Amino acid sequence: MASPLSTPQSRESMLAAAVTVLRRDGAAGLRVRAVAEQAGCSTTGVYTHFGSKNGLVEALFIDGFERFDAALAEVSGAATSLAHLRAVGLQYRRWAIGHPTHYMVMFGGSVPEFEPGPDPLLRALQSFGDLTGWVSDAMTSGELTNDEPGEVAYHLWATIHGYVMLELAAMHPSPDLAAQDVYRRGLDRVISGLRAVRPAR
Amino acid sequence: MASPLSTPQSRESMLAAAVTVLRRDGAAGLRVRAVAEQAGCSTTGVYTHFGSKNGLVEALFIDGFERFDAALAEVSGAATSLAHLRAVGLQYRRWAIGHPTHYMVMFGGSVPEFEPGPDPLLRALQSFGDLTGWVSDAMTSGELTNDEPGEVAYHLWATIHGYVMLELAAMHPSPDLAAQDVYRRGLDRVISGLRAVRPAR
DNA sequence: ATGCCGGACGTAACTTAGTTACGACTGTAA
DNA sequence: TTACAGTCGTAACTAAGTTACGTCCGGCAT
Repeated sequence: MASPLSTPQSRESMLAAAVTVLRRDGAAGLRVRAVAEQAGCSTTGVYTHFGSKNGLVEALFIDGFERFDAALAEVSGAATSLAHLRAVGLQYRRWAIGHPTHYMVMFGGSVPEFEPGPDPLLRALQSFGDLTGWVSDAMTSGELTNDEPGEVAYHLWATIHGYVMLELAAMHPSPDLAAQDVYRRGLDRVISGLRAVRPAR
Repeated sequence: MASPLSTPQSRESMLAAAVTVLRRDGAAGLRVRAVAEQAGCSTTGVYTHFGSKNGLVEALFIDGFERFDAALAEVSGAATSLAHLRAVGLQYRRWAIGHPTHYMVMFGGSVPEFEPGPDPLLRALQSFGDLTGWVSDAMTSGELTNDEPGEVAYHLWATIHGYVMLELAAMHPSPDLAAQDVYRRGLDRVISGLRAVRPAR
């Protein structure tokens, strides 16, 4: 042919195309053909770089955690460790609600047949490690009750994640307008619960 | 033909077949053809009763909440309202972990393109209403801090749901064996946080 | 310089799975 | 008895993940 078949597609540009499609059409619209078209190549191009749709989703999974970490790392300027933790909690929801399709790929099993392999899962838990550090700081400063930081961080994560997932599943008893306020108060509840001295059971 | 084409399939028996397939093959294996084969009819049988795969999943969604409610309603014999609430929390996880595929259909968006309509969502929130009642009881008895019961119930639900979803997503930093213990302590944490008097912010 | 080789890519086809057009059968009611 | 409504099967249509196969390109040894 006269013209080159196409410009060589880097893995990154193809991943960017996948992100575009995911944002535009959601997890259900994330088709190999759509990604290929967005990237300006044919379907086999996707397969040479990612092996399968699963590989593509795995790349989106990891990419999501990197963007997510970056968003949480943007939080700064809080006066205390606890205030920082609270600000991170607010930023968490902001990112998740702002990127619902990406969040659901990361946490929700929204792509059929997709299950992250061990490496992507480790990447996910790495984000959790940052949270543990911030919890640890708040314990050191005496703002949170001394306890096993990993388990307390997991408790915080689970609570926040639960709020976000219920909201993304549209399971909200009150009007949507109030979701942010309900979340804010929930964040206060879980944090203050960790400040109080827990009864000996 | 000599024999009748097939025995008439009731909607219920077909739903039961769908539950069997969902349990056996997971959400990804929930194919109209598989359900039809399990029910002993052809694919069109599914369509006459459910209209579409979406209708079938919607039926599974509602069916899940009914089973789920029944499981929670089995909890009894607790000495106090708070003990009952805690027992319900344990039963919640037991059911979810015991029926992960069904739970994910109800909450996780595990079936592509499926979004519950208004009616199924109302059915889901009905389960939430029971929880609100139990929380209310524990406030009346003075075991939980007086507060808006709906919002406190939502907080409990979100926390529990978050733990369960993280576990179902295999996002657990510690070995699986400990998941139940971590959950138990998490339940203690959230409940005791609701017992303590929260600082005025 | 020339020919070989591996990676990247496109075309076209294969396969699976949701869906539907069409016709046949059953039981009920007028 | 006949018309009708509901149920069901056969076979086909369509969308989407995947792959067989051939081509092109750039680097490298001879």
